[in-house]
Amino acid sequence: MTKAASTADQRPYHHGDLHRAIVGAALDVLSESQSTEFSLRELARRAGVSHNAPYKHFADKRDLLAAVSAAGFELLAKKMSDATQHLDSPRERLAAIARAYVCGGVNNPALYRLMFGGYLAGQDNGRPAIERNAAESLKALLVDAISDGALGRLLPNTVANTREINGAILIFWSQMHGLTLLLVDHLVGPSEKADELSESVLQSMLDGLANVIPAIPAGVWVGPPPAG
Amino acid sequence: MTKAASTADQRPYHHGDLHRAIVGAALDVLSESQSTEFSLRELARRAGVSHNAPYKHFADKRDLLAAVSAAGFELLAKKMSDATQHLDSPRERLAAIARAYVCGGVNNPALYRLMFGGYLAGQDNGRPAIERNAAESLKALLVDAISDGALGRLLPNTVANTREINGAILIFWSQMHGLTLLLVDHLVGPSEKADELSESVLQSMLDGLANVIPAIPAGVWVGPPPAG
DNA sequence: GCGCAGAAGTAGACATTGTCAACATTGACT
DNA sequence: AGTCAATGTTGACAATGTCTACTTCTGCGC
Repeated sequence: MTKAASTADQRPYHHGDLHRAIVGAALDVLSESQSTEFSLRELARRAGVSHNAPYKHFADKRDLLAAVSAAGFELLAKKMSDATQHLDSPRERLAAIARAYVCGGVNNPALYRLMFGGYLAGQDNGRPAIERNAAESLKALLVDAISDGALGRLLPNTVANTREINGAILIFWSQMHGLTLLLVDHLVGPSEKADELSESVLQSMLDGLANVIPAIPAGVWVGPPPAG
Repeated sequence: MTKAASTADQRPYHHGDLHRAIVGAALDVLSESQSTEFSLRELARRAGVSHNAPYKHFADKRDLLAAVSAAGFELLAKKMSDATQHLDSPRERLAAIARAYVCGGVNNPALYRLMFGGYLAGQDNGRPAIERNAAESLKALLVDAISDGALGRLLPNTVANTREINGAILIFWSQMHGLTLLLVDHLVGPSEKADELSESVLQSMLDGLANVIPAIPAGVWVGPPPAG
């Protein structure tokens, strides 16, 4: 059957955009099964290609997972930026970020775990650049909101303020991250109240931070690790 | 070779305590490889036993992983209770708990991820009882410290105070949990400063909580999910 | 137009893994 | 001694990640 299978609907030899298709399939499977333990072959099947085709686009399963994780980061970053776009109040923006972060995790735990669960957290190669970028843009949103006064007073994004801003971000981020994962793991719940919870936790955090921004130790970085 | 292999040093047919041996081997492999993707067969090899022997003690790989996770929880609970044992000041106890929690995670990320990364977070069966118990005893330590005045004022563990106490615990726990995982995933660092960081974050959290304890929404549970 | 290099996809093979079923060995209780 | 259940062993099977060799197409220079 070299060229005449049946009709014109037969799949062409070349897929067109297998890379995207595979990542998409992976996102689907991840959402459905909520497990990182799907097989490359399954994705290939879903994309309607042979079990080895993905290897033309990804070196490893690890590589594929990294791409999926990156896609997840981009999704999250977009969701957060969309949520803050039309909000003026820095406080509102911060709340929106928190909601997006927490709900994003609760709605797709497996993806979230893949993203943050450091499938390749080993320091041998570090996270792929896309992940770092998404994390950076996440951080940038926070910096904006905070410097604009989300903590109750303006905190311009200057060198003199870096430690303070980083301290605030550290508090905020780890608080939301922790809340998300506790919800995801059912150690706090019910997860339907995710946004209520994030709001109330944020509230108390802001009230607290308004009084005392932690002095984080020198040499601490917040966000993707510095180069090197 | 029914009974005379060489000398008396030959391994007896029955291992004696394979269950423990397998879990121990798993903990070892987990610490060494920092990956949850080891094989049952590898554990059997390490224990010097045939590849199927573990199935007499664990139904699945899942089951084995659950046992390992439970062991991790017990380890953590013990570490925390040891750390707080000889401390009078509730503030000190809280700090010790925070340190133990964060450092425990940083020192063995893979185990921590297994424990909290919900290998079996699906609501089909829930976490095994041992895990729930460990989480409970963790929570109990927090309740003690808080009711003893870790937040700057006594907060007796009465029904009237439950919501407030739960709110404080939620803040504390998610904060520490998030900090730990950000450290583990290298989104904050360096991890050598884990205890400094936990101390400074705790400090600001306490200062904040002293002012405002969040009003968590009604119906929210903190800790292992209520029965049902 | 055309032919060719290389990208994209396929087919087959291999070691490893989780798991099942059938069999062997052993200690404990009667 | 004799039986039984617990514990271990061996062998088999399908699925998976990944390697190598082969095929089919696409784009590019001529």
